[in-house]
Amino acid sequence: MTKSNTRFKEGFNQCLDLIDGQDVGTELPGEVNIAEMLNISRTTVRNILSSLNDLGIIDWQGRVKTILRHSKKAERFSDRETSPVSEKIEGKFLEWILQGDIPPNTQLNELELARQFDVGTSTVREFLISFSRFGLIEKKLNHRWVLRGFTKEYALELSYVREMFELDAVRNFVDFPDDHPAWEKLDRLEEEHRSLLDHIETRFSRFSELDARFHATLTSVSKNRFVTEFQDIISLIFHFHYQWNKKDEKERNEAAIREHLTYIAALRSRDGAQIQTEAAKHLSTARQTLLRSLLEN
Amino acid sequence: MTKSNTRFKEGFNQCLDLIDGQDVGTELPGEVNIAEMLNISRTTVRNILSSLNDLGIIDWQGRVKTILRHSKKAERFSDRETSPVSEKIEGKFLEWILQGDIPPNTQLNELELARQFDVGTSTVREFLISFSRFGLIEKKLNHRWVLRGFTKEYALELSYVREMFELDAVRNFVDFPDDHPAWEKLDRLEEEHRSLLDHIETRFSRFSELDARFHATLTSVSKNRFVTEFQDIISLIFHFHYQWNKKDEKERNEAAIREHLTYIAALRSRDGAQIQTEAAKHLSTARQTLLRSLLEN
DNA sequence: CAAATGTTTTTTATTGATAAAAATCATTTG
DNA sequence: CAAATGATTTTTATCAATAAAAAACATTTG
Repeated sequence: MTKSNTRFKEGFNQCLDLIDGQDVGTELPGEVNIAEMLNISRTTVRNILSSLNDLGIIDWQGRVKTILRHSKKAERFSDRETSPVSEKIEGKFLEWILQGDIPPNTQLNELELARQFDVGTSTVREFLISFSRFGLIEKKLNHRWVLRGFTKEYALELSYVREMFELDAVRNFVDFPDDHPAWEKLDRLEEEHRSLLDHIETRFSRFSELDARFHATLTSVSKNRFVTEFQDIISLIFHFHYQWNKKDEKERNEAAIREHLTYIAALRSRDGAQIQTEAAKHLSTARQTLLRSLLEN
Repeated sequence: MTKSNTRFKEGFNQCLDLIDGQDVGTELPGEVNIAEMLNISRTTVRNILSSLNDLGIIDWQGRVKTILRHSKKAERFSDRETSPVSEKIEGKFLEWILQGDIPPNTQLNELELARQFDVGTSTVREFLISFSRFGLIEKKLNHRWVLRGFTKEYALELSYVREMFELDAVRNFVDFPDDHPAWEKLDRLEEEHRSLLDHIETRFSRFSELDARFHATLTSVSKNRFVTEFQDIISLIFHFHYQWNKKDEKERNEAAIREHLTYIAALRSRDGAQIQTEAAKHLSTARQTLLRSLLEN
């Protein structure tokens, strides 16, 4: 195998959505248009159209693409097929080290991981290199990769930098004028928080994603690439942490939402001291939640 | 070609040093011993010994390795040959983007870089991935790498985080007891600074390396892997910056040494406020030097 | 029998090949 | 002739092969 055609498959599915949402006989938009909609190249769009044509779902003649019929369930590609190898391995690897009980200082071996995740060794290699920025694995030249492990130390070191960055970033809010775009973003975030709180019984698990966006919004005002990149690490770690630690999830999330709301109010107050207090309070809760889940596991 | 034998070559040269430092007729130590000295595996040591034997430099029979003669200059491998491909490419790439006038947002292409640096595409790929943590390049899936460039913004963002980390780290010194190992390290560093100052006329260019060690020592007390890793980025950037910006080098370095000495004195005083003042002063100088070199170039 | 050497196995570093996807250039058409 | 399509070129994602280096195992020797 070489480069996997996950973009094609994902785009194909999205095209089916597009087609099924319209009546038979309707015409599809131009290639450039579709490419922009799906955020892929025209080359791939044309491959998809060609495939749809072969399947008899559309009739494609030059610039006229007529919908002949809607799709059948079996014609779609499964979710598993639509994400690139490099993305898949990330999920599998994180699951492996966060869920499995792999002890710290375990040595990793590229070939074995390649077999385990069913990908080539170079892919594993590239993944490990890019993943090393998370601080969970480490290697020296001509030596093996070593899993440092998702330990208490890790959680503390991660939280420490997180708090430093975020406490610093929110200092900016004191001086933001009323028309600063950050306020508008905050308005929308607050709304989403309130709406989630109203439906907390059923939708509590959606908090994970909102949490990531909330903190990313706060630190993004730093306009510092190192801060932003670090926030990505935070997001991924917390994302997996949420997936994994289901105990008291609803209660924890509800409490966190309330803390976010107080935090937002503090930011709006433009009172530096109050902002720091609320920020520190919430970040401390987050740190403790992360730590507790480690000890329980 | 496959894996390059730079470890062998470097080890070979080091063995020649060892041999030339002793009289003909002397015996070399055991394989394990040599391996530990050179920090390579015994396998490689044996290959080196075998090669030395073939060249008639030693006589190797079982555990007896007798020095037959000293080495000739031509028998050594050149410096160029003794660093692994992955290291070489880093230097070449940094030189290329820091020295050359590559404008920001230039698109990089793996194949072209591979040709330019005379390595395989996968090596380039792996390098770019690992290098991306420096924040100088960026890429999106299925798209090209983009050089963000060594710009004023870069220098400012880098300095900002650096200052945050170091100002935070040195806060620890206030509470360190007299027998904390950090003081001893500081003693030795101070000595090196004074010695360098005494020979500033001729040795001023050695400051670069000392500077890196000084700041690494300070931030290392944070015992935080993210801080440590960031310090590596700082070191490399400053290393190249020093190599490149030769204007007023002696004066700049002398001034920096004096600032370091004041900084060290402040740390010893255990006076939190004074430490922050001196740290901020020196870090600000460093930031400005970095910025100025950018504008001049 | 512990420490050194000898031998074999495992693992990494590096390369080049190839299909997918993007980007570019050329042609058509309203 | 601008916008769309058609055709071609460039570039990336992924894999598998191989020599160097490390690690593990086996044997010798003082």
